Amino acid sequence: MPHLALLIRRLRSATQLGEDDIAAVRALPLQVKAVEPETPIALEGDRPHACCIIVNGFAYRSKLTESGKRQILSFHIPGDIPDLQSLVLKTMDHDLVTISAATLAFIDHADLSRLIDTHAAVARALWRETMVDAAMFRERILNLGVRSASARMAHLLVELRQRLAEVGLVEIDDKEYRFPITQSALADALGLSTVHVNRVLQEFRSQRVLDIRKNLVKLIDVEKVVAAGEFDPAYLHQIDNSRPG
Amino acid sequence: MPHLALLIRRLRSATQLGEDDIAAVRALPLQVKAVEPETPIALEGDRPHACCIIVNGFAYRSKLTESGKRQILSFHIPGDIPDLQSLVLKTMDHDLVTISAATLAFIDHADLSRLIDTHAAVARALWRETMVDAAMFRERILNLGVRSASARMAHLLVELRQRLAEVGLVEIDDKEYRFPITQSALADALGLSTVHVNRVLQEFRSQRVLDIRKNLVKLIDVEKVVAAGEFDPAYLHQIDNSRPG
DNA sequence: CGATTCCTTGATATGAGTCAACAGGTGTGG
DNA sequence: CCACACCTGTTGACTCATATCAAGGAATCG
Repeated sequence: MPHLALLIRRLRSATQLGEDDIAAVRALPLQVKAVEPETPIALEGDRPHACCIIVNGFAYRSKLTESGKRQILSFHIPGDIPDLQSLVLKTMDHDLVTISAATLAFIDHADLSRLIDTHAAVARALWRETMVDAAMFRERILNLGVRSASARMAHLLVELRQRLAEVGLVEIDDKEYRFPITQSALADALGLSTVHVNRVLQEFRSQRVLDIRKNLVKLIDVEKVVAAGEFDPAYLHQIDNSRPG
Repeated sequence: MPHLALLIRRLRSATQLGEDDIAAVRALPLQVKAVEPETPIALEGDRPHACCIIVNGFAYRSKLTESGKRQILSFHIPGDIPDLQSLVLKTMDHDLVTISAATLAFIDHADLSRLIDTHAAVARALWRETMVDAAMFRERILNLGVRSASARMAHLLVELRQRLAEVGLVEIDDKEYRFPITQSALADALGLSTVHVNRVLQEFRSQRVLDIRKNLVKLIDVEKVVAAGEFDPAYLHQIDNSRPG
């Protein structure tokens, strides 16, 4: 599979791109790299000279407090450009790290800049990506601010399934997907302790609502998970709403 | 003062804009409106046809859960375009509401679109705004996920001062600023109950760290507030770091 | 197969929520 | 100009969700 296939698929699903736009994206010089799990792609304070597309595998973005606690800000899946902002905000304000072994395609900032300057539709599509990124952060704020531990977990897991479905990595009705997450990482993402994550998970398991085992997330009763997480996919802006109206 | 002065000031401080770019921004047709406190500018589900620049006054963005709890996502000050994303993500995924009486300048999406298509540097500057918006959301996630109630409050109040300073609404060393916030709104922003906000505030007051009274935020001991909130302004990306390096 | 890492469990602690009542201001209408 | 309502802030008593601490068990890996 071509390295940019998933990204292009997502860009097209949301924005009108001409054939020349697609061709220009496909023509980008890529530096493809296979990396280990837990490889830092960019760390807070870095000034990267390239953006990274996840071809395969998963990554997360995180920030540390002075006191050393880690908050995971977001998870990233194939087709994402998790450090797109480094093109414009030169200094990283957070870390970007792989979860699993991953294949990454790096695009030099200079090349990406040139693409944007010559292809306004691509620029618009990437701007849109930034906006959806922000929309997901907003939902995360809602999650952390007002929802209970179990609702947060359910919400996160349904969101991931939904995003994987968007790029075709799961069927929309699939109840399970591979995601190599530890309970400790889940805790850092949800603002909980690992002990509590464990207990919430066990409760979900015993209620036959959902289960996570061996990197496999099973939404046993999707309805219940969606309800528990108060999940409404509107904020992901996956449908094409870029037309006026 | 011209309506776009603060916005232009901010855009210029971060990005290289030519005289023609500035002129084009200044030439935008504006619909200026004075509104009451607690006026909804756009609500979740709306499909606005214009973006709004805050000329005067304050606003907040918020989301509601099914169960009716409100989470305030961000506060906005003069010079901000809090619904810039509506230009690209047509359907609002959250609410935008004024706090105080405010003066708003609306720019029609069509006009803004045209400006972006003809002035790449402006497009880049606005993209950057979206990225800084996302960076502030990330810090908010950190706030809610890992910081204590008092740290959250301190952090929020220093951030606001810093942003007001950026557009020149307070001097950088000023210890106080006007901000018409209720304890209940503060609670919804910080993910706390109003009772607890009240108690944290009283503790800060008695320690002579900070005080909020009658719409006046006083950072009595700025050092202590900054320390309590673990505030490091880097994430606001206020300095010009748009040059390569 | 020993070492790590991840998961699980129980006991205990605590930060923050909830409930309820009251006080101080502010605005409004009679 | 008073009376009343309403909103914001304050306080106390009690509860609860989640954290912390500590230890053991299961799985994974070189």
